[in-house]
Amino acid sequence: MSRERNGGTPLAERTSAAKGLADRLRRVGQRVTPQRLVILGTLSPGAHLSADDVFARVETHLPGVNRSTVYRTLELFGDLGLISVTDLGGGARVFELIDEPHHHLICHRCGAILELDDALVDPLRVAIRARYGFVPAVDHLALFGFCAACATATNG
Amino acid sequence: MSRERNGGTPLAERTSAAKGLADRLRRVGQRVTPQRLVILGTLSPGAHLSADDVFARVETHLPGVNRSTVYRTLELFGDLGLISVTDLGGGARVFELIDEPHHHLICHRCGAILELDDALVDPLRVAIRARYGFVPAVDHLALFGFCAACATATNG
DNA sequence: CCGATAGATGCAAACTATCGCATCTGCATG
DNA sequence: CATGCAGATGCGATAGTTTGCATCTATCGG
Ligand SMILES: [Zn+2]
Ligand SMILES: [Zn+2]
Ligand SMILES: [Zn+2]
Ligand SMILES: [Zn+2]
Repeated sequence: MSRERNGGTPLAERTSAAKGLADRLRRVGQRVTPQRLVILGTLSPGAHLSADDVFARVETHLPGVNRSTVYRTLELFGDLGLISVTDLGGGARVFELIDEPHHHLICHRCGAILELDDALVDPLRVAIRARYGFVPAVDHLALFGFCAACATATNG
Repeated sequence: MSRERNGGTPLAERTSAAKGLADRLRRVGQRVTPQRLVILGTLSPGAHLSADDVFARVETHLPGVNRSTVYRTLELFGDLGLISVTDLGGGARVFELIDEPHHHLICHRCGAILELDDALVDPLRVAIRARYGFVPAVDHLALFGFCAACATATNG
């Protein structure tokens, strides 16, 4: 193992995704740790993972990692805008690497989940920015309500 | 107390708000219980109450009521569209009786909370309904992002 | 008004998430 | 490469939320 120390670059950092994260963390004054790199590695765009899902996957690569670290790191990544954090009503919040924004409509009555086109959401983003100077990070919205079927069933 | 049974109308139901709720519950096939009436009574438009706030208030009127009942009832009311359920990032979700919709913008970096005019949100509501037939219940949105000050600080 | 029953509540345990503090480590400095 | 320290992690405690099950009750039919 003494030959592994190739020029100071940490082991886990030698993939493009990890390299990108490492740079990004350093740029905002955050430290690069093995835990953070592995936790990021378990996330991907399009996958809704719970904190426990992430913990389970991370544990196989980094035995001994702690749940608190997973939670704290996921919160950090959320604050940095790297991942979305969403309550889809399934008991635990889900985390997802941000790529193209996408959103969900969830029926209060039957639980159906539809996908919502970001094109409908973008005007809101723009309007908020124009009116308040606030830059919203709406990459993965979950809106509750009633699907077409349940809406008519409820009223009639 | 034997003279209290006035025509089968339960004790707690003799206020206009409670009467309205009782009717509404029966209309959707839900039972009317003292717990539900008192829990609704603790909520009001404009007040952000946590589940624990609600529990504390309910307990003074109904000693012995259980936390689970409060949680289950709040979820029921949320599903029925009576109250909004929102994660403002403060640790516990907040519940509020629905009246006029209002929304919040929350800064990831400094924690500032601005109010968001529903006029900016309404077009989204309308567009979703038009496109999907889905009737969204967006009465109390919480959108995270960066406030004007923090947005410039982060980029520059 | 009584009895039957679907469904609500109480209770305890499990699950989800956060926090304080001691220890460890990434990173800067010389 | 050694040293120092701010900050990250591990750990246990605590807060917040959900669930399974036994019991109780609102509601309905008689
Ligand atoms: Zn999604
Ligand atoms: Zn539905
Ligand atoms: Zn509010
Ligand atoms: Zn801010």
